[in-house]
Formats: sequence, C-alpha cells, structure tokens
Amino acid sequence: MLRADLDQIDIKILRELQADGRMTNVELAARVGISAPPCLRRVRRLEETGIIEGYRTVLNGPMLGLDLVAFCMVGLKHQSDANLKAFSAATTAWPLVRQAWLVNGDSDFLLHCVAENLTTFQNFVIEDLTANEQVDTVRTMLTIRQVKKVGLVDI
Amino acid sequence: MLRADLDQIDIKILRELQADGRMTNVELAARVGISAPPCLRRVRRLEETGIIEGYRTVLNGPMLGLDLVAFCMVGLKHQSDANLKAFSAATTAWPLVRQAWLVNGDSDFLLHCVAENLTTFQNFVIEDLTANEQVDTVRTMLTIRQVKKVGLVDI
DNA sequence: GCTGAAAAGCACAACGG
DNA sequence: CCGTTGTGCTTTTCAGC
Repeated sequence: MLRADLDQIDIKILRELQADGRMTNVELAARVGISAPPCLRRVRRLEETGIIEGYRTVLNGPMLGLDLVAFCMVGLKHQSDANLKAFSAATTAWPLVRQAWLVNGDSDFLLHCVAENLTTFQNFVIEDLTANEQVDTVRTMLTIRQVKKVGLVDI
Repeated sequence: MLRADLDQIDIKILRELQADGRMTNVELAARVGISAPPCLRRVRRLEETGIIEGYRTVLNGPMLGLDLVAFCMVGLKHQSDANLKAFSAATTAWPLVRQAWLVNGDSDFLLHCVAENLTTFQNFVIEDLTANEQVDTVRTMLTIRQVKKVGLVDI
C-alpha cells in the first residue's frame, strides 16, 4: 500500500490522527465525513500496511528534569560496513541518544541527544562517545531552544 | 508539578504511554497495577500539568512518498533578537521544516527537513532558504538512513 | 465499498474506605 | 490517596444494501 492507494478520506484520517492520536473513532469519523465502522476499518488497514507506524505520547522534557538537548556530528575512523554497524549498535544502547542518522558529508552520524544537564551530557561525550573505538571526531551543537515543534507530515 | 512529584506509578504510566499512546485506560491500569479510575485520574493530572504534551500518530514517510530526510545548519547574517524571531517565523511557515532549533556554535539554526525527493528539497534550499534575507550560510546533511528511531524519554 | 443495529467493553463520575 | 459501582458512550461485529 502506497500513497497512490490512498483516497482523500484516508489522507484526512492521517491528518487528523497526526494532530490528535487519541481522538475517538466516532469523532474521527465525523471529521472525515463517514460513519464510524468504515472509518475504523480504514484506520486498521493503515495500521496493518504500516503507513501508521504507531501512537506515541509526547512528554515535556524540562518538567521531567531533562533540560539539555544537543546534536552530535560524529565522524568514524573508518567507514566500512562493519564499523557503521558497530557504531549503530552503540547508539542504540546509549539512552541519551534518542535518534541517530547515518548521513553524508563531513561527518558520518548525526545524533539527537537529550540529557538532564550539561554535566550529564559532557560525561556522555567524554566517557562514551569519544571513548568509542570507532569514533574519530565529535562536533557538538547545544540547543538554546526549539523554535518549531511540529512533527506532522505534510500530506 | 515536576519530576519530584511523580511516584513510581506515574513513571510507569509515562513509560507505557510513550510506547503505546492509544492503549486503553483499562489495559494501562492493569499494566501499572492499579484499578482503572485512579489510573485515569493520574493520566488527566499528567495532561493538565503539561507533563503529557499530547498524543501523536507516527506515519511512515517513505510509504507516503517522502523519501528524503535532511538537516540544514543555517547561519544568519546578524543574530539580533529581531532577526532570530523573523527567521523562526519563516521556519514555521515552511512545511518541509518539521523541527527547528536555535543552537550555539558555528551556525545559528538547525532544521530537520523532510521532502519527497532531492529535487523538492533542492528547490526549497535554493528558492526559500538561501533566498531568505536573514540567511548567510547554509550547510546541508542528507541522511542515508535512520539507525536509531526511539523518541522515548528515558525515565 | 457503505450503512445501521446490537452486544461487548470502556470511560468517567459519584460515593465510600 | 485507592477501590467499587453504575451509567452512558464507544468500539466492534454482523447483518443487509
């Protein structure tokens, strides 16, 4: 199932659910203009085909004592497939790293990190990241504030 | 309400809801070990205090024809407060930009962008981003693949 | 494909421990 | 604070169109 197989009602459903993932099926059906049972069938199909990957609750980091968001650009010593896989596995194991991308350009990986404070983050960079045997260079961008916080796919 | 005011049951609730934001209250209550009504009261309190910011449905980008994820590091000509605000407003208006951070270091902003393909993205960079009167420098990192896709806050 | 009705399950409020 | 109870709504299935 690809975008070509979605009609306008499916697109509407995805838009509504992105904005409010806990909307009841009855309200969703009313918003997209069909009755509840076919609406639920459409949602289930979108889930089964994988277009809907899941439902997440978004938490407020600062209220939970997570005051630092940073991005790390990491360059590896060697870019062999085995090294890329080994470093990927390492990022998966580090709880500070919330998302990681393999990228092109100057560095090899971009890490999106969240930590309690600067001390926690620096300890991670020194003790885990730069200490990792795959890692050659680390450049860090500390965030001051998030100015756009959308996450909605524009469909 | 801060993290200090959360007990172990609240923490469990947040963990469960992060992983599955559409879990029913009955199932959530069973998982955290209390009955449904007090569980729902806790969830409502977490919502009202803002620790729970909202519920989102996560979609699969490639299945929707969004095959390109990139990060742009943008430097402004002048970093006055008015310029920062003007550029922040611009990022909000661009649908390709899904998240934007004000950062320290070499550049001023980091943009997380999603586009259909390289052509769409290059058009955005040339026609919107570098054409913006605030913008001085743009450095782009195209992603090859996402190796860690968590999003769960480690609490 | 959709609609409509019916049964099962859930959310939510009220009350008592 | 938690738990129990009860009501109304939602979900979900199963007909029929």
